[in-house]
Amino acid sequence: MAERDHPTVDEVFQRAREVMPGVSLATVYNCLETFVGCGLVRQVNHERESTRYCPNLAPHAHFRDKETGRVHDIELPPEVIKSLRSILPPGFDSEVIEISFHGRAQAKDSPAN
Amino acid sequence: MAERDHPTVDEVFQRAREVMPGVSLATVYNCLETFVGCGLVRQVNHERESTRYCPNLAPHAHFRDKETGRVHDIELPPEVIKSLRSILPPGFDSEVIEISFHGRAQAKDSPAN
DNA sequence: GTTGGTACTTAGAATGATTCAAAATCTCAC
DNA sequence: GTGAGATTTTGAATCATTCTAAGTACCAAC
Repeated sequence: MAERDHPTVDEVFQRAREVMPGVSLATVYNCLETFVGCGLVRQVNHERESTRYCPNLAPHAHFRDKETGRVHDIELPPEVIKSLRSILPPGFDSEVIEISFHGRAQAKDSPAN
Repeated sequence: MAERDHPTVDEVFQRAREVMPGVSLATVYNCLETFVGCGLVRQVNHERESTRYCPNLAPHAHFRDKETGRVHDIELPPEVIKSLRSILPPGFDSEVIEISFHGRAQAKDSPAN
């Protein structure tokens, strides 16, 4: 939660092992699944690459850098969410909206990966 | 292209076999990849489910029905695209924007799956 | 009609992320 | 210290996708 990046299961596994050398990959999968269920982290999928996990719970979009593969959080103002909701025809009831940009970023130090 | 739905590779494979009984799955993968490269169809990914293919080339979002798993196209007005582009900080240059809703639809006959 | 080169297709193995199942281990109240 | 219940581990299984090598089709030149 302290790191504001978007690690894969494997990256979480590496980090977990530094602290708990005996932990297994299955446990990391299980825990992350539980955290997602609790709403403590969000899953980020891009194409069919490994799922990444995002500790930022504020409404935001994702920007994926073509070159580096890094994922950046993009703040999502309420009025943009509202305008998105408004394009849904009647009868469509959406709980989750996922927005992802794909391109290149001359990024400095914004929360990356 | 005539069907306005969102088949998986496997569904395309089934359909192709009806016309060309000897065609292989690899060829379907290869052709779909080529079509995507040409911009003739678009890929639609949802979580880690099988990739689906979308023949609708107009700018649109996708709505995925929680219950049925069906994918519906949602028209995307230019002003909404513009407002989305405007949330990108300077230095971020996006070529592709993907928007997907997830929820439930009391849908009638809109292009489904 | 045959040859040869190029491109396409096939079949099956390989990969890689994820899930599953069974055995092992831990925890904690009693 | 015991036993029940939950958690964790290990290794195998699954599934979509990619890769590879061999086979086949196409077509122009002879």
